[in-house]
Amino acid sequence: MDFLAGLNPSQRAAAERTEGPVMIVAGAGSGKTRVITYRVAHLIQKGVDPFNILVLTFTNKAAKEMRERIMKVVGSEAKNIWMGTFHSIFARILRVEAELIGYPKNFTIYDTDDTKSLLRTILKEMELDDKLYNVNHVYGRISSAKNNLISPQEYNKNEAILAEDNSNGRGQLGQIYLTYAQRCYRAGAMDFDDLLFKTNVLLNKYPEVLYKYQHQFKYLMVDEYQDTNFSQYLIVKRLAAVNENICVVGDDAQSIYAFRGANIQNILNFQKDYPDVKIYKLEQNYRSTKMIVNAANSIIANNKNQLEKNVFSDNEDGEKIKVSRAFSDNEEGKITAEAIIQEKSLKGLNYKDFAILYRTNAQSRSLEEALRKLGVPYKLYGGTSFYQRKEIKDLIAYFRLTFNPNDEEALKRVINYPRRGIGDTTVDRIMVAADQNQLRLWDVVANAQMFLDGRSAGSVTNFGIMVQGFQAMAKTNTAFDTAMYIAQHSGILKDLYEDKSVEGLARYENIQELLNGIKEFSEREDLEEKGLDVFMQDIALLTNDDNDKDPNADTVSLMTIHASKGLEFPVVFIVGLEENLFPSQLSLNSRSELEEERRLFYVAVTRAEKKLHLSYATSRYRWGTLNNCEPSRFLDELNPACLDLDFKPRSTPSGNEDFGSERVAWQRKESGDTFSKPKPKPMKTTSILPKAHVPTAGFAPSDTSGLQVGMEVEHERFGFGKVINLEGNKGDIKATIFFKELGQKQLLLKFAKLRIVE
DNA sequence: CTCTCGAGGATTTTT
DNA sequence: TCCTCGAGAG
Repeated sequence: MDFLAGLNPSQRAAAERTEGPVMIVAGAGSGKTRVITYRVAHLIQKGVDPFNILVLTFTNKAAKEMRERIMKVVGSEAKNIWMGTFHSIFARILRVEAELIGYPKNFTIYDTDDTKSLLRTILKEMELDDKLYNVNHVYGRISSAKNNLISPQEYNKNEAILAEDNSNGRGQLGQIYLTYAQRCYRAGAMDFDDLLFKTNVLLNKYPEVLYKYQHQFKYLMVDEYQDTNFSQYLIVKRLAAVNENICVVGDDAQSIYAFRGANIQNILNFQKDYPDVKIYKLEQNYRSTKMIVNAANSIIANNKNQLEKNVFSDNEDGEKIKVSRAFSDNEEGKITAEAIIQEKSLKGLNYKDFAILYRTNAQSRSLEEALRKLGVPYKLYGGTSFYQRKEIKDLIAYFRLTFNPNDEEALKRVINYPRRGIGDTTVDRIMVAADQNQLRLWDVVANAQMFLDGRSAGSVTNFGIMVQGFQAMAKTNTAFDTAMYIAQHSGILKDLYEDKSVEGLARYENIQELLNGIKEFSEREDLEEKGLDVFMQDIALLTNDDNDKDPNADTVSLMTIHASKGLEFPVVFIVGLEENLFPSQLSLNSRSELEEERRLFYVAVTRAEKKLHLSYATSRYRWGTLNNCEPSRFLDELNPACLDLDFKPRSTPSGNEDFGSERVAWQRKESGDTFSKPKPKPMKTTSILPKAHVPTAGFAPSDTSGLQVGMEVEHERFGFGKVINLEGNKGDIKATIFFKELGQKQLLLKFAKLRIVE
């Protein structure tokens, strides 16, 4: 079968060139994923064992999608390909090799919260000013050291670095880094950057390990190569050194992660590393209209540092780009929501054909409000993921502690949650005792009588015994049984159950959902190992798209531009095109940062297939106060021939002076009530279920004491549904209701506000 | 040790 | 505006 026939000549050439170094420079929308997919499929058809293929991506989602697409071509063999994010692949390898470098196999992965919390503890211990030593700054500094493979020892010997820190008055950074690294090591924990850093250490220090993986991964592919940092670059380079069957795919114009250490030079310099590289350029954009591609080209032309290419489209010309001006962020939300409703009915589109993109997560609020008000269903991507919710992290901390009792962040998190009488003073004493005796926190906890007195010794001892009980349980039971046991015996389930607030109920539901997920895992038939430890392995690396229950739901997508990379939508709205917001204020200090913002804008524009809307507001709430805003410079950079302004162009270069004409434009949009009316109070965003059900006017809960199976009910948030089961005693009845929008849910009648539909 | 209240700081982007 | 942290009372 010749599946390669579906590719254009340059795509096909790139897919067929399987041997030797290859670089594919793929413009936006040029079928990059398609090429990688077919390239891998082609390898497998040629007889290459999938186990010998390593494909590295930047998001779980990209890996998942690619695997599914490859599976469609070559079948279930695709499951055996080593494919995943840098972090997850090398975490997997480190699990096997960890003991060589002094870590336990079941090392913990510290996420950003854990890292910051540990840094705060260290800063406090060192009695440093947490304004000067701002946690985010400290973290950034350590992170970039690691991404450049500078160890704490090297950091403290490097004159240039020390001089820089000193001149900023932060002479203690080296010491902080050192202590931080020691604490992580003591806790058997690696942070995100460590997963790459330690992989480098491993490959560097153990030639036999390097040899093993060099020969295992005969074919390497790296997606989004422009986003690799030095640490990633070096891993790839080392692994590829024997066979040099390395193919990198990327687009320098879409490099948007320099802020976290990505080095655009990696792609610009690929030719230098592999002089006999074959370079393929994919320049035809299949995604967007000519109008959109032209507009995108006009933006990126303003950047100086880039690989030469000429992205073009053979698609229809398409509509002009609509540019709207609003008076406020709320007004912008309203204009956007109205435009969606109008365009949906005009063109017969679905909600899921629309996406709203913004620079910062904080902008979602006004948009959500407007969408909710007009009853437009939407889904919020990004933001806090399921696994970052407090209640989930709490329960997971117990799991972590069970498999790695040295995990100090987990220990500190749950030692007194739920309340068991172990307060800060006692925790401080434990930490002091550990330091004085060169022990780990857990050693002190497990031998509390030796270090603490009286009452606190008793409660700490009990806590230790409880955790040991969990460990025993975990040895012989499935993931689900262990998890359930821990949820119950830790007291978390009870604690949340007793919280009768709406948020409390949601938290309880979230825990249930996690347990359900673990249950599914326990019942998987394709796995040999089904312990909770296996489930836990890369949970810290999961993001929310993993938790997308209903990917086909007909909803508008809301996300940051960063999160939108790799996606496409028929209609895209980019909002908040204002100076100091987009481009971000923090990017205005250097040319390179500004260029990154511009690439970000380029990424945003190229998400659109058919129609693009841009908007800005002339005033916006930030930190609770109203600020005046100027339109973004990026608007001026767009080819004016592509634009359709819904207001008169500015008469003065930077003018907000022409307030009068704005008013005219604004009133024309029949929104004259926005300023005179009191601001609608924001609906309490539980943010658990962003999906909006707009309750029937005059919604009031009914008396549900006479509720029967089969009755139709309405819930304020969940919408309409049918009662399919009732169980429990009077006053404590649990109803199973099948909601049209959300499927089956269990609700306790004494809390749920239900209206019985006559 | 736990809970409540008030002040003050936070917002760039993510594995 | 919303969340976190510290102070102070019970």
